[in-house]
Amino acid sequence: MTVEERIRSDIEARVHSGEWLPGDRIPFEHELVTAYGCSRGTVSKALTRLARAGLIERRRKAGSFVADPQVHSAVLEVPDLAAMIAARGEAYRWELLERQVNGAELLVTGVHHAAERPLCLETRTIYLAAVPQAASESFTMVSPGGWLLSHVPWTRARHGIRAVAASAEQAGLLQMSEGGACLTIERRTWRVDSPVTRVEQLFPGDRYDLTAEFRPGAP
Amino acid sequence: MTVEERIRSDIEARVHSGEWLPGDRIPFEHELVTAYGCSRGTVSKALTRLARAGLIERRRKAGSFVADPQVHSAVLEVPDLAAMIAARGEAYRWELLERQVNGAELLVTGVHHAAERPLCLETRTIYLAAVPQAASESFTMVSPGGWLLSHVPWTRARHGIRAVAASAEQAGLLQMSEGGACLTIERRTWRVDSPVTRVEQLFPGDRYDLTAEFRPGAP
DNA sequence: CAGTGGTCTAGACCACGCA
DNA sequence: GCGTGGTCTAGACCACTGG
Repeated sequence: MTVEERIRSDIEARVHSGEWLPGDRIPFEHELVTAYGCSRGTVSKALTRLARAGLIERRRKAGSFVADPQVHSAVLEVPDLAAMIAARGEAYRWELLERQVNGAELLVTGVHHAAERPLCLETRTIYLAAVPQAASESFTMVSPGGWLLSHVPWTRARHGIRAVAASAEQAGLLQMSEGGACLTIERRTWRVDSPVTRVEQLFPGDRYDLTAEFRPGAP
Repeated sequence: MTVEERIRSDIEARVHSGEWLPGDRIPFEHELVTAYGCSRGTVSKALTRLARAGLIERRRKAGSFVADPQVHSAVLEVPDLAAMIAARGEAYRWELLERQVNGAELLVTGVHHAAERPLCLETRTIYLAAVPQAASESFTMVSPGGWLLSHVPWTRARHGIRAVAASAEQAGLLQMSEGGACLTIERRTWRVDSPVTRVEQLFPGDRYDLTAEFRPGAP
């Protein structure tokens, strides 16, 4: 185990055990340098990674602190937002903004609301070759995600997750400030080899963040 | 913009534009050192971060390469595996392995099967303080995830995603080889401030792309 | 076995923000 | 002001692995 890993796992252990609570200050970098007998670069790398993972928060002059638990949202990963918002005990509403057929593609745009606040701007393409029955759905009352989930089995999905700045139009729809950070999830779904749907979901970053940490190869 | 950020964004741009395709080798560290006129530490930090993000793959002696797009299964992210497997048209089965009450905690272990193959080993703690009615559920027929989703509203969830090696016991339950790479998802859920459940789901790494196996006429 | 990435060192300068 | 974290440098040794 490398020095950096030891530093990280020691701090993680103290936080997860509750020995260090949210808001507590953890040792300064130079104190960890002394404690582990390593260079500041190594301590810095360890703390930087913990901060990026959301476990700690770093403030100049003040030090590093155990972060408050983030409001991570499992909602972001779930195809059917309606079901998940309902499971949270919040009122769910789907607002259709646009629906148009473009050749073999059905384009649907709308906003998912939770507790009467816009939660997610969705831009979706449904490929009518794979889902012809979608052409007769208005999607005024039911969101395309929920409808697809119950009508079309899929065999393959691919995700992309990015952070982007909200455009003026997007910001207006999500009741947030223009240029504000958004989390966007792109999901493409196939049935066998024919594309079923492609959706881009845009979430206001100040209320929802997805900081699941991928640690390839970590113990 | 820092030097490290410039290096990262330049590489990201080349990959996303298609100029560098999956499998292509990107410049060696020492070449980037020359190109950006910075130290190797800075280049290394940038590449390390890109590798952790999954954009590139680094191999000793060979260099760094644009990674193949990861095919994440949406299934892995979803609280209710049963619903998602069913939506894929696969037979779903929950197999309860263990159920025991430990003070105020109910511990449940079991395996999710899809098409009669083990897909996911689940180890769950349900906190009876928040969910007392769980004490009278046997979880022999219904998986705790599905039951909780329909019985307990949650307000906060936190995810951790890691790659781990399967222990002998885990490997046996998942019908894979010991030490094989697994994807593990840890999800903790709260209702307001009281913990509702904590679950660890372990997926065989060679099956996390399992969507491919469900393609009937796969090439 | 030569060259790569993995890790680490012991410095340095800077910007920020609390005192 | 002054100590913190943010970033960077110019080295170093090592383990691994492809040629």
